[in-house]
Amino acid sequence: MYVCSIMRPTNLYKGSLNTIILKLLSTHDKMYGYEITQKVKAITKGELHITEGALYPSLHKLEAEGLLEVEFVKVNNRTRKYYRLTEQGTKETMRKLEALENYIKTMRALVSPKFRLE
Amino acid sequence: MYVCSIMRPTNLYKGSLNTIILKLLSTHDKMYGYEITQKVKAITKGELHITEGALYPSLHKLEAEGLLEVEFVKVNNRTRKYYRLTEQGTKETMRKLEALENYIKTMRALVSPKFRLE
DNA sequence: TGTTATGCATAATAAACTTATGTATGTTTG
DNA sequence: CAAACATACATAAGTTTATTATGCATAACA
Repeated sequence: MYVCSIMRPTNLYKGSLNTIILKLLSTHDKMYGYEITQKVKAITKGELHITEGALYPSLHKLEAEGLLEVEFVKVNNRTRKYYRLTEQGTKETMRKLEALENYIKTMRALVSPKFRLE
Repeated sequence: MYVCSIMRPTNLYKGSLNTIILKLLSTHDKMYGYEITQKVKAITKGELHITEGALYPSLHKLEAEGLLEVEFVKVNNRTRKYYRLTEQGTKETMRKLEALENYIKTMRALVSPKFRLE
């Protein structure tokens, strides 16, 4: 997957890419694909490497679902495809972040018995 | 996936099933498949529902990889297939738990900027 | 005696990735 | 100044990991 850990690859935790994309766009107004890969690399100190083969299809899907909208901008003779959240995308972002928090709580309950669900 | 949340399904966070299985076996000596599904349901207050279609193939794979070993026990005229960690399985469990902690830290850094990686 | 619970298993399908490849331009460096 | 690296998009083939559906079999319960 798109985790490039120092540890040998784990194949763990698929499914969080959309959450990452949406969250980044909720705090950055608009971003283009390559920018997202670099941002994630920077924030995670190289821990996560978003592959293009995962990223671009995901962006296309999120756009097709109406969560993102597109704007083309020509910079230095190269075209950037900027994405920004739609209103629906903003709502979905909140849902996905709640789901992530919930997942983390659940996993904590499973792996560290001192964290118990109420 | 095997998450049965109150929220509408998210398709998020595949890949943690093996971690859950191994962790449970690291604190329970030996368990059989059905027992694992019930244990997870109890600990997570019904939040996670491990489907049999996911569980049994995973157990078989972990066994084939040498992480689990099998013992058949007849109880009330029904046969239970008990699994326990091998030595290699114990090591792998530690690795997977570290990877999970690491993943959670990384995701926190991405979604809650106040958590920053060093 | 039919429904629910216990207990295992596999096949078909789908989702979400990895890996590999392709196209094209700009920048840096030996 | 040519090769390597960075920027920027995209898709196709294959893998992993799940869901959904189905099957078999026994026990308990109402």
